[in-house]
Amino acid sequence: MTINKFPPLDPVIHSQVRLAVLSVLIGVKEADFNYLKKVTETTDGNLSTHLSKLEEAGYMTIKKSFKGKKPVTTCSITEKGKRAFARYLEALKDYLPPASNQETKE
Amino acid sequence: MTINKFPPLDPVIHSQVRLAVLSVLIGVKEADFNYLKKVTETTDGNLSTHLSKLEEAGYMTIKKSFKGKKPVTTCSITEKGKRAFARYLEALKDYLPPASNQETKE
DNA sequence: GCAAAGCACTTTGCGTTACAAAGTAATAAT
DNA sequence: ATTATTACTTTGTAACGCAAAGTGCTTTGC
Repeated sequence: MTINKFPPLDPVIHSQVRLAVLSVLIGVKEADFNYLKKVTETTDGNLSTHLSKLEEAGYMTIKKSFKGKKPVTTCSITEKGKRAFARYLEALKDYLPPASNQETKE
Repeated sequence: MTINKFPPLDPVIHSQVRLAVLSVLIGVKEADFNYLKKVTETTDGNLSTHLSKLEEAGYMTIKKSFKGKKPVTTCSITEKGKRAFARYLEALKDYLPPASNQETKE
């Protein structure tokens, strides 16, 4: 019988906040800091560090600009980020419940 | 348009090793330490602490017995663990864009 | 028969991470 | 002019993940 293999889950993605951020960014062209803060329901500080981590990994770009006179931080996922996210989803599938199997493993 | 909501992901489950362990235990009546070590590809010490954490959360029971003269640690998921895992999977769905699920490969 | 090696784990130590409180710098309001 | 608000970043710390080291028993070798 086949033994379940559990491929590694990219640690940069396997975090609740960063997973949520990428999940948003996958579906839109870009999203700003405050929008991401709202949907992830996290604090400024926490989000800031998570975004930096995603940027450092090359999964996301952070663009700083001004909306009127207020600074705006805009994020978009990169191609590398899209590929990493897709790979993460593929790997994650192997962690979802297997077909029913009642035998004892030893 | 509806804004994606990201429900909390049970932190006891949202860890690569513990997710793998529960994924195994969901499908079998019980599994012993060495089997879990093999499939999760982790070290003894690491697995030991993760199993304790799952036990403390009441998601799993750890039974100690002897096979001949060697100690065996046998794990099984509890009803509470099954419910928590099901809830985790439900929550996780909101993080996975449906588009990427339906993607046809190649 | 007694040290050495192996097995089955647990405990310890420590670098990394996640989080929010505090800090910074600007504009806006009173 | 002072205080508040916006938009973040930096810092401090508690919790976490990981593997090296430790524990206790068994088996093997000489």
